[in-house]
Amino acid sequence: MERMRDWDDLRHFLAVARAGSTLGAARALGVNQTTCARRIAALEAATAMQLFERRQAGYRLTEAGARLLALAERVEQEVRALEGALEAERRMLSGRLRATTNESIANAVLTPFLARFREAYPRIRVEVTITDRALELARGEADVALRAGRQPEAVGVAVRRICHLPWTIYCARDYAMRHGVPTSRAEIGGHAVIGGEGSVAKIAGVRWLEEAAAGVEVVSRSGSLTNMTAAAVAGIGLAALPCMIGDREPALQRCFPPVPGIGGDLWLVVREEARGVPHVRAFLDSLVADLAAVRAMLEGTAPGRD
Amino acid sequence: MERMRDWDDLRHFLAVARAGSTLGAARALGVNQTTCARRIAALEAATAMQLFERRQAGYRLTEAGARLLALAERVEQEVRALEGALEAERRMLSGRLRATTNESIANAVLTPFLARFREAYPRIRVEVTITDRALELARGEADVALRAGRQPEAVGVAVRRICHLPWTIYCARDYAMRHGVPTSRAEIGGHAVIGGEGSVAKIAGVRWLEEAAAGVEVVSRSGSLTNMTAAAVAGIGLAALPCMIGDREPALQRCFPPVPGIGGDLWLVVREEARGVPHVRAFLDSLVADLAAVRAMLEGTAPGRD
DNA sequence: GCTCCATTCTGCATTTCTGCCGAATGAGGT
DNA sequence: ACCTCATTCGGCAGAAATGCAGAATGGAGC
Repeated sequence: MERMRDWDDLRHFLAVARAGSTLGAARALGVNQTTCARRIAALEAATAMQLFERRQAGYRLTEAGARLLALAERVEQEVRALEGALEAERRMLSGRLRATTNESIANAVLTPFLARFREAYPRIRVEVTITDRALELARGEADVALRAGRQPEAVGVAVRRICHLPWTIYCARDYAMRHGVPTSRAEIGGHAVIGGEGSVAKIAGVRWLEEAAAGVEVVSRSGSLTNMTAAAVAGIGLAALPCMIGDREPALQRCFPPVPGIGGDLWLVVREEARGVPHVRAFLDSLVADLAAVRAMLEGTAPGRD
Repeated sequence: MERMRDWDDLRHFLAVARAGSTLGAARALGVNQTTCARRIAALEAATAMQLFERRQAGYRLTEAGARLLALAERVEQEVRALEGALEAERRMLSGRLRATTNESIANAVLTPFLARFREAYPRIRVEVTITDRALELARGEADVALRAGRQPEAVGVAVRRICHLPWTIYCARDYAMRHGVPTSRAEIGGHAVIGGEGSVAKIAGVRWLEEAAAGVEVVSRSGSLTNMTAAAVAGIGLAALPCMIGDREPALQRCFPPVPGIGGDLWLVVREEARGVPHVRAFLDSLVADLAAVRAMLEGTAPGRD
């Protein structure tokens, strides 16, 4: 035989051999069944050997194929070793990186993540700026930002949607015991309501609550979601909050499922120039992997898209 | 980093690391330089690591890249081992195969090849039918044929051109000493000429010689090129022969370089149905590899296409 | 200082690969 | 006996990878 034309065929060979079918292998590899079948066919053609028997029930290794499997596994083992080394290499990356977000997201997402990230990449120094102002990444004020709400618009940056951020109405558990819980928008009328101030007052969820409570006294106003959360925890009244925040407070409970129409999205914004830099990539990759967990948690409890 | 997306990137990585440039690697791999550059870029993007420094003089490994090289070489080693096993596996192929060709090609090409082939694939039984008749492969009279001349036409077969077969005029060395050597078509007039008979008389080269020698006695006629060769060796006169045959006779010498216009081609014909069968493939692959040597020898001495 | 050469990169055309869809085929369960 | 399910295979359209040609760059040799 000539030299192996495409080492990637071995990856497919292993997957098919293990799954026992091109379909199963395709699922495992995240590709189409046809692709697996074709790569096996290509490998067999290149080597002029029959590696599998085609059956209705799937692909079964021939004797020769089975003998080859062991060898292919050794190749795989070395590839895994290389991947491991690559990972180790990567953990030695160093550099400085400036991230920014608002207080709520910092508390719920970024800060917990940073703890893990520092473990994995001790030589990457991350400086976090927590502010309500949206720093201008394009001007070099920061490299990475996490933003909530509508899709951020800016030039010179790459924007990526992470997940949906459902909102709903929360109240303290002891508030619920004392005053009961509204189970629909109509029942909000009789309750004390915590409102927003400044830019916070403009948030869809906060407006929704104030409008639902039309005529009722707003007992507290705050320009910070964190503050509003604290007010709710203190049992002052109902507050509209992102589930990402409200669910993290053991003292709070949802009044009803996430409200359609008041949710936002979580966006990851990266300065275009910083995007390709290895240690920034490492940060982003880790962050995105970490956010997958947040996403899973939220989507599990979220309604459909609103 | 995620899992390695494409193991074949490692092959390119190795090639570039060794060649020191994407261009050199591309040559080694038989692909385009751009492809190498792009696969390295893809690998670096996937791993978010800089593996090479781009310079005008070429690609140079970074420190991290150099550390990875050793690992990649281990992968390669395992792939080579697998290739070896595959080859060994292949040598255990068994089966029967019928080949056919004419006497000249059998002597010059097929028989010498068969000796080597039997060593490599002891369990494949090859039956050779040497005949001037063109057996009908499509009818199952044989699986593989080697043919000389014009492109064979037939249905149900795959035809592949191996190389050009130059012809020229030969005479025995001692004939040359006794009678001199014609150095052009015009000088043939005074020499004794060996002609063909039957289908051999129709071959372009044989006709060319007889026409060049118009009026001169044809001292011998034979229906077999082998016979004509023997006659030439015996010093009877000049003979038109394919260089493939004439050059193999130490007792013969070329009168002049290959004559444009009288050459043919060597064709490999395979019965369509037999093409995919492993042991036939093994035979064909070996034969083609072997013929590359024949080709190199002939093309080295051949004129341009005629 | 000049040319020549090997190299990299970019934009475009083409080939190749991949995914998707539907049909066919058996096996297994009801 | 029939349905359902998992599987393979073929054709087709879109996507991705590849090759090609040209421009730019910088070093080596004359």
